[in-house]
Order: sequence, then C-alpha cells, then structure tokens
Amino acid sequence: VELLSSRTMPRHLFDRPQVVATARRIVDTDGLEALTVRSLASALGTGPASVYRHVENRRELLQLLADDAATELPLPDESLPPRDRLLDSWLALYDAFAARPWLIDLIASGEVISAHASPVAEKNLQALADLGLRGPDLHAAYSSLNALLLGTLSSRHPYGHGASEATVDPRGAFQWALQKLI
Amino acid sequence: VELLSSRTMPRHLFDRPQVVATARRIVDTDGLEALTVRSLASALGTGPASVYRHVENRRELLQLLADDAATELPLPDESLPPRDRLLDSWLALYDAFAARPWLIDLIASGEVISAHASPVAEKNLQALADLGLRGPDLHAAYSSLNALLLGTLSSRHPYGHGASEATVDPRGAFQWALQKLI
DNA sequence: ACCTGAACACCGTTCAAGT
DNA sequence: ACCTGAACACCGTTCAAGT
Repeated sequence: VELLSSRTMPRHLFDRPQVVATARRIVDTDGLEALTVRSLASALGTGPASVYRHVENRRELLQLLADDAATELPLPDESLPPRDRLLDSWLALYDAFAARPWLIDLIASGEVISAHASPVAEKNLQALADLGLRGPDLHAAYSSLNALLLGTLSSRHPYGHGASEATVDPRGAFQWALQKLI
Repeated sequence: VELLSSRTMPRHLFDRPQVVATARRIVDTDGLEALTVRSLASALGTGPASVYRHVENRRELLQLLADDAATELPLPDESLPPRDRLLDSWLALYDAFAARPWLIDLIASGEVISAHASPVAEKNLQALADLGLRGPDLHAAYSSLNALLLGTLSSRHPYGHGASEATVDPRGAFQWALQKLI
C-alpha cells in the first residue's frame, strides 16, 4: 500500500469505460429517464462535477451509450437467401431494440446520431441490394424499414381506447408490414 | 368601468382556451422545447403558479395541445376509390405532421395519448376495410401506417454519414413504403 | 375566494477552492 | 495537477401569504 503513495495514486478512481458501464447499468434497470448526471455520479460514488472529467456533456454520454449498445445488435445471417435474410434480420433487430427500450428513446429523442454507417446498416443495405434494389429505391426501402422499426417501438400507446387495446400485437404488425415491404 | 368593481371582476384574467392558444403560439414558433410552464406563464403575463389554475399539470397542457391540433388533421376524401383515398390521405397526414413537428415530438414522447378514436383514425380504418382488410390484418395495416409515419417524421438524422445525407428524401421514402403497404 | 410570489426539489453545467 | 463542493441558471410543482 506504501507504493500507492499520494504521488503515484491514479488521478481518476474510475475511467471512461467504467462511466459508460455504470450509465448502462442505470438505463438497463431503471430506464433512460433515471439516468441523470447526478444519479450517475452518485452511482460512481462522487459528485456531478466529476462526471465531466470523463465526458464532455450529457449528450456525449448518451452517444457513448448508443455506440456501446450498437455493437450488440444482431447481424444478418449471410447463409440465408436475401429475402429470408432480411425478414430474419429485421425481426431480430426488432427484438434487440424491444429488449433495450432506452435505445429507442435515445434515437427517437434525436440526441444521438444513429450509426447508419455501422456494420448492421451495411449488411442490411447489402441484403436489399441482393434483392435487386438499386439507387433511390434501395435507400427508400432501408429508410422505411428503419422508420417502421422506430415508429413501432416508440409508440407506447398504440391504442388508447378501451377494448381494442389488447388486440394489437406490435411485433405481429411489424412482421406484417415487413413482408409487404420486402 | 364602475360596473366592473372588484367584486364583479372576473377572477381569471385569461381562460383555459387562451392558455392553450398561447401554448400553441409558443410551440408553433419556437418548438416544443421552448414550451415550459414558466415561458407560458410569462407569455400570459403572470407567474408559473397561475398556469395551474387552468391546467392540472404540464402533461395535461400537452394533451390539450395535441387534442387541439388533431382537429386540424386532414380527413380522407370519400369521393376517391379506397386505394387512392388511402394514399392521398396518408400523404396529407404526412404533410400535416411535417408542418407541426412539435406534434410528432409530443406523440413520440409518449406523454400524450394519440387519439386513435378520432374521426381521422375511423375514416382511415374504414378505407382499409373498403380495401378488403379484416380483423388482425386491418389493425396490423393501420398500426404499421401509423408507425411508418411516426418513425419517418421522428428520425431527425436519417443519415448521419457524409455524402448520402442529401440523397434520401423522407417524404419520397414514405410514399414508396405507402404504396407497398396498401 | 381567488391569485401568485416565493420556496422546494429537481436538472445540466461551471468554476473556484481544496487536496 | 487533478478532483469536486458549491453555486448558477434552469425546470415542474406546491403552498402560504396577499389581495
């Protein structure tokens, strides 16, 4: 312990990855609205000012969180024929986002640049190209699929009036539209 | 002026419709994030506490705002055949929402119950039924169209990476998907 | 009796003071 | 030199004091 004198002690008691991991734990368990600079700081055992040693601002924190989760998204199964590959891939994406509602909140809030240049986007664009789509149609298709996914998962009150409330299955509706679009 | 003695003076210097109208002016000109209880109060020439004479809380204010704007949404043109009626109606809805970005923010935020029981919803469901859709398919179609609209308009950063940024026209993509879905 | 200033418990962010 | 308590400028909401 003597070797860790005050002169050689690490300046930060935690690093950036630990900040992101702690933020991740908060959003996974209590949702995006539970993540504040103060709640994060307190989970790290310090005050709010210390968070700013590792992160420019709250927006950057959210971006890091989104980038982190993006690496966990499922990639298309290349062994499948294009159409099956797409149906399979987008349904898997639906499930991945459904399991991380805070990620949808993040994208919908517009505070984060969704990484359309990610491997997920590239592979799914490729699958659409393999299906024969080119130029504007290719981008219209990709952008529609994205919108459908985002819209389906971000409408928390699909039906606000009484009886029909339980009759609509968002995942089923998403699948229905998916088959029409591709 | 004597008739308007302190005993007969109206208690409120403004009423609920005026509160909503003032709120509407704020969101139309400066966006949803500019509407705070305090900015609204100050636009009404009073303090924040007075707003709560007319509105339960901020959430109710947003609901009133959404209800108000819902009356301005376009209805399907009943003289058109079902498919044209739907294409026309949803594209008009796209334009109406695009002109009121705060309304999309409101629905996406989940703080407001989108009035699916409104005339707009009824007439569009009817048009889908006229197209031959029944039961789960009918609701899947309606719910998908809703999701597509919401998702298209709420993804502010459709493409975050360089060159392709300008190449995607959200309205065109929406129209492309619309024709595939119905 | 109604209205509202001032306060309360939050928020993100900054900065000077402390180690 | 790095870390952070305390402050600043917000927010929604409440309530006691004022008319």
